[in-house]
Amino acid sequence: MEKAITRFAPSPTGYIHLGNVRSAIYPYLLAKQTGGTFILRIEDTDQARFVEGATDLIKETLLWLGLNWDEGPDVGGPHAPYFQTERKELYLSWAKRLIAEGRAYADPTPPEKIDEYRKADEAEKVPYLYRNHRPLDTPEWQEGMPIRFKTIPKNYEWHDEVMGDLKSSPEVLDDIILIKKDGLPTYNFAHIVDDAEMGVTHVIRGQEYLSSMPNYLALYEALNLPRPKFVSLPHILAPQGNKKLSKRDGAKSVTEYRDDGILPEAMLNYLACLGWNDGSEQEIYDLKELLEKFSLDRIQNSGARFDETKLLWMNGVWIRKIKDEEGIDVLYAKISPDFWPDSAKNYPEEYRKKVLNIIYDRLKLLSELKTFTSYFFEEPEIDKELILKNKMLKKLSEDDLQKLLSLTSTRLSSLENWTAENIQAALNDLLAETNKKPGELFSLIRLAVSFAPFSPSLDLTLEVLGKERTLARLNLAARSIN
RNA sequence: GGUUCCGUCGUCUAGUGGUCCAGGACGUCUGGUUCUCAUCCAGAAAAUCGCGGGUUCGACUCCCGCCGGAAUCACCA
Repeated sequence: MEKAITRFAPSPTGYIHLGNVRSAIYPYLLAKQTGGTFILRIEDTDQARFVEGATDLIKETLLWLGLNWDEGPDVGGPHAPYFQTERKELYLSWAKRLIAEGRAYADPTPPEKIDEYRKADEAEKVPYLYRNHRPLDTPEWQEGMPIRFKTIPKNYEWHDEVMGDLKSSPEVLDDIILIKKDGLPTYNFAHIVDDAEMGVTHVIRGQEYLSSMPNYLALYEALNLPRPKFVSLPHILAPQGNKKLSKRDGAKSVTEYRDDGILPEAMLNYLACLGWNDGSEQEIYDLKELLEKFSLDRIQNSGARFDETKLLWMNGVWIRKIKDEEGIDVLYAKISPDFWPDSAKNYPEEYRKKVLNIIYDRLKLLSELKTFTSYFFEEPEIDKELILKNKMLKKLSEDDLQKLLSLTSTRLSSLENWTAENIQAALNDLLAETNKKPGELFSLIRLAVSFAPFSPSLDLTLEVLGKERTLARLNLAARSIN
């Protein structure tokens, strides 16, 4: 396959939300699977919307997902710099060339005049097109003056790798601004120059640029540049309604999901498969498989709704997959200390791993670790109502409950080897001795040692908790009942 | 309003003229696994393939019209 040179070109105006990252994932996959280059370019030409620190956030997000760029900030590359503000002169020289060739002009029209044109057109219900108001005399360009493209209205046809063959009519072509009054280029102009300079082969971006395509096509023509391949990605839709997912609708940043305990593997998997599939029934892909199987022509051409429930499911699958395939140490290493209960820091790593080992298969979110494991690290608050009101235990008298707990404590205390296997055997003996149902005895013990709504199976829970602690809690619970 | 794109279970999707009275996954519901929660397993409900016309022996698949939805129309990207 031909080497693809792709780019992710965000503007540093805030965090990256879910709707945006996919247009980083697909270019990355395409570049990497063809042995090509993935470029990160920062489109910071809008000074007004620039947000301090946004570039770092963008880099952080990509790195978290494992989408390392081959060229761009920090790593450099043959086409540096990768911030558009630092490439200002380049755009200007291309624009000047266009002026020299009669395909662009310096526009002296004051903004108020432009407003008048627009309002007049609106009043007459004709489409507002600046080319209908193109100034007859255009001055020599000087700083502080915008440069406009001098368009030639006509039909365009082009191919989009996702949308297929597309065409447009002349009404969409206009004298778009190339260089703004502040001397910086517009996106419309800058991305074309940069993509050409950087040798980008595939322009992968959101569908919202589709309607500007004819203007870009006109620019490629005027600049005498070859067209790259175009890949328009359908929108990711908000969970409710039919709108594209945006910050205004509360779209969370990617890093927020990380902080909630979504694994990057799950996020990547979910997003890659939202609007793409390889035709098989596979749901779970790691990066390596994605690289093998991804192809542009299987990207969906209609919008896909973001479904957090499925993301959560997938995260659970990934948590289990990592543990089962790579072991508990690998999973443990992926979990930031912040996800553990505060009290966990007083315990050795080995103990936390043991806890994780018996609880991991219940996690959907790493942040659930805090509530799911607290009783392994601190003494649970005794709540005898939890025992008395339990539906399995309701019919037992307080006296019975207390005796059962005491007996359990006694029997377990004589256990030599505190292993899950031995504990289970002792528990089974106890079942026979007391003639109770597992539902009764086990529920009681579980509650007495954890006071939690649920826990891993009893033998494992007690094993990890340790003999001393188990007995202490059993005795304490027994005393508290009367 | 102009322009452009899109339209299969609630959601993500398979499906490129017969093998589809439409398959998988999430979610939901039911049952099973010595106790809870989860996992896992088995099963169920869930799509008149947006609507109406064609073409064809035969259409979810091709064509036309309509309807619905979305995007975009900035010296923002």
